[in-house]
Parts: sequence; C-alpha cells; structure tokens
Amino acid sequence: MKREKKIQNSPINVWLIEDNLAYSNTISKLINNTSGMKCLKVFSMCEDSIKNFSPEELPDVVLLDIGLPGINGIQCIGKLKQISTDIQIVILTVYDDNDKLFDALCSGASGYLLKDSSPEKIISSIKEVKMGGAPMNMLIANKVLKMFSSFKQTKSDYGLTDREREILQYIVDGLTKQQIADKIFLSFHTVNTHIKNIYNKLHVHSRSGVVTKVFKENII
Amino acid sequence: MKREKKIQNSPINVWLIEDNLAYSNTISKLINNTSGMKCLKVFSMCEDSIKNFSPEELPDVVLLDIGLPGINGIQCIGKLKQISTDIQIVILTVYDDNDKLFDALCSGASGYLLKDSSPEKIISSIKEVKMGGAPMNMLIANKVLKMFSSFKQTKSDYGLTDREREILQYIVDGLTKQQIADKIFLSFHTVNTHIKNIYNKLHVHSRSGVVTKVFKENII
DNA sequence: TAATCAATCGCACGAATGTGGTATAATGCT
DNA sequence: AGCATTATACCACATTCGTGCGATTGATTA
Repeated sequence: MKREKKIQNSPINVWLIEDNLAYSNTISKLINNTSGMKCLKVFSMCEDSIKNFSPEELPDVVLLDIGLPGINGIQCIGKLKQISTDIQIVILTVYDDNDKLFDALCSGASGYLLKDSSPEKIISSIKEVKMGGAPMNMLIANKVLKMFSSFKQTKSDYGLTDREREILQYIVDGLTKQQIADKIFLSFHTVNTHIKNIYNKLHVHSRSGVVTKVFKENII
Repeated sequence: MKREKKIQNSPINVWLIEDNLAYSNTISKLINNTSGMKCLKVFSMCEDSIKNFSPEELPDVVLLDIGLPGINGIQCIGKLKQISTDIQIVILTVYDDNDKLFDALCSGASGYLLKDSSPEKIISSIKEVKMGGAPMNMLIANKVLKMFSSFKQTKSDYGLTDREREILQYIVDGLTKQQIADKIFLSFHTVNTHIKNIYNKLHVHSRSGVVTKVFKENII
C-alpha cells in the first residue's frame, strides 16, 4: 500500500545535459514547475553526468543535447545506457539531419525532440517516455519512417538462373568448386561453367568481387 | 484566393481497406462525421482498391488493414505507393509483431495504428499524416526505436592490426595480392604474410570466407 | 634487459581459380 | 519447325591462392 503510493507519487527524476545556460534554466524551471517531475541535476557536459552519479539516485529520464563540447554527444547515450538500461534518454537538439538521428536511435535513445518544441510537448514527452513511449516531433517521426523505406532492398538480379543463384550461395558460403560439385552431384566442369556465367553476368572476375557484390547489392 | 480557399477547405479524401464489415462501418462513419475529412471508398480487399481507382480521384490517405484475405497486405502498400507516392498509407491492424511492423514501414507506410486505438487517435492520425507526420501508437513508436538499437553493430575485431585491416579492405575490394602490394608499396611476400595472419585471426581459409565474414560480422 | 609484437621480406609448392574454348540434351517460346 | 535458353559436361593452361617454413627490424612492455 505504502509502496504503491510511493511509486505513484514519486516525481519523475529528470536530468538535463545542456550547455546553453539560458535554455537549460528555462527547461529545468519548466520541469520543476510541473507536478510529477523534478529536474534534479543539470550538466553542461556529458562527462560530468557520467562521473557525478551515485547508484542510488539514478535518473528516470535524461534530456540530452547532442552536439555540445567535450566527447561526442552520441557516445554519451551509450555510456548512460551502459550504467543502466532503465534510464530513458530523450534527445533535445537543434540538429534534424538523418545521420545524427540515425546514430542517436541506434545508440539507444528513446525519444528525439527538436529545440523548437513547445514547453507542453517537452513535458508530455517526459511523461510519455516514462510510460514506455517514444516521443518525437512529427517531422522526426516522419524521417524515422522514411529511413525504413530507404532500407528497402532493390534486389538486383542480373538475370541469374535458379541454378546459378544456388551455386552463388555456395560460393558465398566459402565452398570450393569441387565441394560444390560434390554437394549437388554435378561434375566439377559443370560447376565451373556455371561460375563462369555468374562472373559474366555480375561483371566480376574473382571470388572476393562476387561475394562483395552479393552483400552490397543484396543479390540472393 | 479561390484556390487557397479550396485547398484549405477541401476535405481529406480517405479510403478504407478493411474486411471486417462492422469495424469498417464504424470507422467510415467516424470519418464522415468529422469535419475536414470524408471516407469516400471502402474496400474489403487490396485488389479492389488497385483496380477500381481513377487517376482523378486519388485518395489522400488510405487506412489499410494488413492481414486480410487475398494478396499480402504488405504488398498492397507498395502497389498503392506505386500508383502515387503522394498517397499516405496508415496501417490499421491488430498485429503488433516486429516483422509485420518492419515490413510495413519498409514498404512505405507512413503510420501504424493498432485497432485498439481510440476514435480520437484515429482522427488525429489522419490529420497528422496529411500534414506530413507519422502517426503511431506509443507502443509502436517504442518498437520502432528499439529496432534501431538492435541494428547497432557489434563491430567484432578479432584483434586485427591497422595494417591488416587496411589489407583486408583491399581484399574485400577484390584486389589480388600483387595488386595490393603495388598499391601500398609493399613486397608481394609481405602482403602474403599479412593475409596469412588475417586468415588465422578470422579462422577462414579462402577469400570468399573472409569477405563473407567481413560483411556478416561488420568487421572493418 | 629480455621478451613480445607488429611489420617487413623471402622461398617453395600443391591446390584452386579464372578463362578460353567446344559440345549435347532438354525445355520453352513463337 | 526453328530459335533461344538452360543445364550439363569436358579440356587445357596460365594465374593466383593458401600455407608450410624461416628471418630481420623497430617499437613497446614487463
């Protein structure tokens, strides 16, 4: 009973990592003026946040500005997550380029906000990420989804036949011509011919070339 | 002036592809009872939506249930996008597994809602996607971001030295030992030795093996 | 100081590769 | 019926590869 009450009532412990003093003042005040959350620590560098922490008072949510001096802000995400995966990290930045966004998400960020976000959006994002959500600006969410569609494999085929594709797979697996011949009960010469044709179709002249092409262009 | 007014006032043209009649009735009524949007067509199969369309009356937004009979709902996304990339597709489904989600996003979906979403969420999502956003449920957004962190390369290294890594890159590029030697002004024998060491460290015995390992385990 | 490691260079040789041919039977298309 | 494609098979040969061995130099470390 007491425990339950504590969990419900304990404010969300928010840390802020941000080098712009004016902005960090604004945000920390905003948070502290909101019931249900407290901005307990403010750092201007990632290093400080990692050094100055004690295991008892881990943050629930970290608002992190990437692109500030000192070590790479992106790396900071990983280091914080290393301390505890329970720390939810929300990026708060002016950068909206795909590279930073992608790197931040890959490193384990749970949210991504641009600095032009409204105070209401920032507050709701803190609540949302605490509840297991992934707050983002509309623009950011759109970029994230577009990244997926850019993953879409073009599946080049180069007009390979089924047999050629089969043998190509064995080449990628590292088998020699003789091993391939044995495996699919063909003559060494037949395998040799197929490989010749594969090389012609893919315009390569070596095993390394063909394997690299297979992976880079998602053949097979 | 007149044009501007038309753009502002023309309702969002929404299509619904959904085989559950009760649910599709509910949703289409919900949309038609909301000012600013109209549900002009309802299909129970993807095929119908692709056949029965005329270039003049393209939808702005399609609410698509994946996992209904007929062709794969995922493929439907691609086909609709092929007709026009301006069509914004929002998935509306009961499935929340990573595979369906991933495939849908890769195929070009601009939003992903679960069927337990509130009517308000559905309406706001239609507006949001029209404005260039990417509406998702909290749970879905979280899954999407988690997918990114699962991409994170482990960067196996196998204790390769800088020189070895350099030569490994040339192998991947398809150069022969002699070509590598010429390129970095080394003796053929030195390159040979480096490659021997690389093979030992990576536990491979052929060029195909080493290249495959490089790509599968993100070495270099 | 001794030891270890990385980078360099060398030789030898069997195994495998890449490439130039040619040829036959089966299948499908038009 | 004729043509194209595919899969099959063979030969030959120069090139390249993989791997066994050993050796010297310089830098770093114990």
